[in-house]
Amino acid sequence: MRNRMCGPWWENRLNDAGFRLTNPRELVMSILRNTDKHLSAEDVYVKALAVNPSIGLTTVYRSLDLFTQIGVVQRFDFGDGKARYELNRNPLSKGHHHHLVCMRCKSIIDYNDFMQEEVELMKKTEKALSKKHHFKIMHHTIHFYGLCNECQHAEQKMIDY
Amino acid sequence: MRNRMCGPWWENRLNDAGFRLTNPRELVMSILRNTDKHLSAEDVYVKALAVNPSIGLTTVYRSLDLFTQIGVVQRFDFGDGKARYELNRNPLSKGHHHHLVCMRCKSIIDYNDFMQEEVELMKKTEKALSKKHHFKIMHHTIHFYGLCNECQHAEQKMIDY
DNA sequence: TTGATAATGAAAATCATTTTCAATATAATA
DNA sequence: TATTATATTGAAAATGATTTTCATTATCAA
Ligand SMILES: [Mn+2]
Ligand SMILES: [Mn+2]
Ligand SMILES: [Zn+2]
Ligand SMILES: [Zn+2]
Repeated sequence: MRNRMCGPWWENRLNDAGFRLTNPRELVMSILRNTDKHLSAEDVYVKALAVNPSIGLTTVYRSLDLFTQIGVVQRFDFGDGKARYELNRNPLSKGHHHHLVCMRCKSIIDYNDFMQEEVELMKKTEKALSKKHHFKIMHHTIHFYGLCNECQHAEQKMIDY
Repeated sequence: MRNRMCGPWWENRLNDAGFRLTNPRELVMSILRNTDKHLSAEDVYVKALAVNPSIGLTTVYRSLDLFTQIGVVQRFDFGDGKARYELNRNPLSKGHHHHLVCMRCKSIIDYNDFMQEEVELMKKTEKALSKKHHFKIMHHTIHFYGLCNECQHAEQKMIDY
């Protein structure tokens, strides 16, 4: 009775990759689906505890890694020492967006301007790169790095070495 | 006699940000300039030792961080547990490129196809985003994630949990 | 059911990166 | 140039996010 080809796409992805749909995994995924933040493993763990007080941090880590490996979740390093995770949305979907990253305070801004043109270029690039490098592309990221409004006007010297 | 406004751009960047040009920093930079790999701090350290046997790993970390902060170096997290660094080249320059990242074996491919069109879109996007979010953009990254040639044909189940 | 395998959670271990701190180098200026 | 203030360095110790181990539990196939 497995592989009924129903449920959300990430469940199918799990099945196809040969993994089971478990309570902890479902919980972790639901947390990612219900936020627009960029959560760390610890962040997810804290939220998970509220629903399932017996879940382990280890399992959260494992779930996030697994989701990242099968491509349903994106893992980011914004430079603040801990990985952050975000649901990976289809480039054609509403939720797809890119990032502005402040090099100083590490704050993140999601944006989705020019998505139409961006998707055009990406599709084209994807197609060419897939062929040229025999690479099966699953998703992409675009990050702009710079200084946020506050940090532009903050003290010049930002670091002590 | 400072700020003679000569030397490579990253030296000026250092000065402008209020930092000194030191031997260790010069060495770290020269290592980054003379490779096309994506080196970890440890990688840089090993190469640096060959030139200056008294340099410390700590200093390498500090130099890489500093360069990253002032925008002359890019720091990446390709998912293999250690940060990797690469010289940050001007989008209009020859060396500017983007990345294909294998989600399974973490191998990286640099590519620079469609750079013309890409740069067009980026400039346009940059301009709009700068205004809209009062963000001073210094550089950007584009990453495509997927499976490299080998990994597409490798075993299905890639992880044990 | 039963047996085989996958997934979980607690505790311990790892290890890349950061912090501390005393020593050294550099720049400003008297 | 000599003096003083400040920036940078390297070794050692600490940190802390992530991973590993391992015994237990849940789930699947037959
Ligand atoms: Mn986002
Ligand atoms: Mn590269
Ligand atoms: Zn900022
Ligand atoms: Zn691969």
